[in-house]
Amino acid sequence: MARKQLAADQPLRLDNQICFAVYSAAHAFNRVYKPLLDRLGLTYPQYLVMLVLWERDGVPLKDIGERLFLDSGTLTPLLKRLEAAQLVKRTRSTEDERQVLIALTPQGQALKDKARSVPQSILAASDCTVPELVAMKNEIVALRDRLNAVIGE
Amino acid sequence: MARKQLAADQPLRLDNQICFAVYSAAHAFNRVYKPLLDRLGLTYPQYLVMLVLWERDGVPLKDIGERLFLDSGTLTPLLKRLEAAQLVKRTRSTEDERQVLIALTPQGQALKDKARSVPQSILAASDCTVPELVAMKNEIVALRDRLNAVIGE
DNA sequence: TCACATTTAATTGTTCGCAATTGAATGTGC
DNA sequence: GCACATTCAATTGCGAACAATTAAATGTGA
Repeated sequence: MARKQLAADQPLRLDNQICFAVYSAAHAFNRVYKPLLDRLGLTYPQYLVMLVLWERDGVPLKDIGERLFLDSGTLTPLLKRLEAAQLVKRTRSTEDERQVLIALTPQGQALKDKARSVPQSILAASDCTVPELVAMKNEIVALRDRLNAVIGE
Repeated sequence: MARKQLAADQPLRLDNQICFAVYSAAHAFNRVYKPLLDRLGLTYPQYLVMLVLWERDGVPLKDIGERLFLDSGTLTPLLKRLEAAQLVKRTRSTEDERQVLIALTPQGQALKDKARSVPQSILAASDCTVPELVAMKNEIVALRDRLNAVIGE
């Protein structure tokens, strides 16, 4: 009886939840990044936006949102803070006045050099080999994409 | 030259970041949980607290924080909202007046039954076998624990 | 052309998440 | 027993994250 009760509870045990593993790992990453990003004057979500812009500059807010799975409610104030920090410039597109184009300032471009040491520090903190991390990353991305597919239906 | 530049940029590419995989997977989980937890009147972090309490009742706030890696700045207002929703009761410990003990109300206990269908729905959404999920969960937890170990040093 | 739908950002309000500080209770070393 | 440090929760302030709404620009069909 007691065993049956326990068995029935297994799916509700915290330690059995992959979602909590992911949730708590995300927070752990955030805490490791914090001191590294403090030196760049960035928060972690701001760092993600800068990664997108360092790959391609002058993109619409919407494209950044699709890349990072974030909406304008999150990005508009975040980008205003990056603009206040002189890292980006926000301008309305002339072809389509609905779009806001995000461009790096020279300071925003220059920050990329200071950011190059960050991934190495994270790799060291993870205490993993690169192939291990790549394999894990691919599994997690595949899971994320399956979850996102369910949401869209 | 161009190839060398590209190679140097690889560590900064968004799609190569395991942290972004974890970050975006956590948000994807949150979005899948949202409609399920709405029916229980819980947010995802509140659901995590309830999972802890359904395992063991009457625990100090601090213990919940250690379990979930959250501090009083997050938990105090969250628990006040759960108390306002009549799911928990907060009482100062008589042995140690610094501690606040969190106990389930009858409604809080009863909610466990309504929550039993949640893990099944998540499993379906993840479109994975249980052994696959368990393996992934263990890898992610191991990574999280290594990251947390670095923070504590 | 004109009514209507769609797209895009911005805004508002609520809830996390955390750093930093405060204040009360408890533990300690002399 | 008393000064001192430690522990614990609460508070404040800021930056996400997202739902819901608004408003402006653009696209579409009759």
